[in-house]
Amino acid sequence: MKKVFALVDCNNFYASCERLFRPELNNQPIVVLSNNDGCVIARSNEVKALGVKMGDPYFKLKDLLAKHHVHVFSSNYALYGDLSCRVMTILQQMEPEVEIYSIDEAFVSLPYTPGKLHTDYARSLKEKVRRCVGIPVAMGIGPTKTLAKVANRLAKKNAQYGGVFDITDSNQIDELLARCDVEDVWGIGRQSGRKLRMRGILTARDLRDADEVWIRKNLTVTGLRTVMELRGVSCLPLELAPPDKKSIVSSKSFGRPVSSLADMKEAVATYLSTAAEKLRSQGSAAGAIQVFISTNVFNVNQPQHTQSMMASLPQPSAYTPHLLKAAMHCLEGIFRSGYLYKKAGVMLTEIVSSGQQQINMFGPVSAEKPELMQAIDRINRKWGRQTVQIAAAGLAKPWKMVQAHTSPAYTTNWSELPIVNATS
DNA sequence: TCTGGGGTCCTAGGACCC
DNA sequence: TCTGGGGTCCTAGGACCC
Repeated sequence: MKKVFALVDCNNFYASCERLFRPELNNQPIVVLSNNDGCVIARSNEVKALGVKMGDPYFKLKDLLAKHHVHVFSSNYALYGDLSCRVMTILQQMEPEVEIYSIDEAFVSLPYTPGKLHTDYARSLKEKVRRCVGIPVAMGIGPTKTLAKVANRLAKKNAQYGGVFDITDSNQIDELLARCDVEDVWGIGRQSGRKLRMRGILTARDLRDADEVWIRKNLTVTGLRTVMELRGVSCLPLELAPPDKKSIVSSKSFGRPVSSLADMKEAVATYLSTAAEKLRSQGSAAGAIQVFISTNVFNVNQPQHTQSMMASLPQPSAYTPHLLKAAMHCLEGIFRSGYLYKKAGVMLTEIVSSGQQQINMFGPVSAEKPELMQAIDRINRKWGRQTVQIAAAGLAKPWKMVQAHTSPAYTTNWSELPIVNATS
């Protein structure tokens, strides 16, 4: 049976999450900041109208935001993750084929009905999410994922569509694509956009009609796939089960610069624990680990040092103490005193499924206690992250990130539940 | 003072093999 | 004097996404 793709995308997701338990903020301007309150990562429509861009540094905007009485939030991933999960669950209850594409987007496969718009059904889905979770979504429908993305943009940008647009059998498709800038096509970023513009390819329509050979040569097969998708040839199938991660990263900027090896060791140990927990949660083990550190790249007047080092493990492991030993070895190899480090991170690679680890013929047989890791992971899942942690990760964590405007974890922490007052 | 974090895919080029 | 051709694997880096 022929299918169409529907892209369900939560509107201004993080901002909408913050509003959910603060209804007085509806129609009020809101921004959500990245870790360390560094830059803007979500804006309500009112803030978009002020010209604030995604990724703008907060410190440059402070005055503007204050002047317009913008409500500022630090990111609260416990809240966003939980609400995302609720939205996705509704979609999965309604439809069998759902690909969770990101925290705020999902592709849903719908049966194709020729000559008839799929908008009525899409509207009912949208309404159901609003009623059950309270998050507004927009839906774009098309014969390929890329066209569904285009349709989603149209649904959001044109109020008259009521948040749903179906481009599948549109007889105005040329006109619609001609109104879409080429950089706004999914998969075309700044660099490719520049190349295309130099070639006179300015819109989604130009791209659809572009020369395949030139595209293949200049934008590689990924670019060619985008062109085919714009022509209605589906090249990107729905991925129902998320594949295991091939690499797992945990990295963060520091709340204040780190200059001592002792502090840096604590930070790296903390990030390592996070990465190792993710590794175990997908039932994998890592064959190699990479540690990287860097000073503040924006501060050009300060001595810079950026370095990374990789180490192979004697055999793939998901056992935190063994991973930690390798991580510390790397860190000691690259750390230089006399620098103000701003960021560090850990990457686990060469990931294999725990069941199929190669045993090292020559190395020492290592004593791992998987039961200990399981117990720690269970406790931390139940009682919150870092309830139990390795001692190397430290307690005071003077370098930890700054979050000055965090809302409560309304839905995931008993002590932060919203309180409703009834009046007679 | 103050600029996020976590991923994937693709290609070019070097090393190495027969 | 004359120095092939084809293949694989690995890595670093670029580009893109949200």
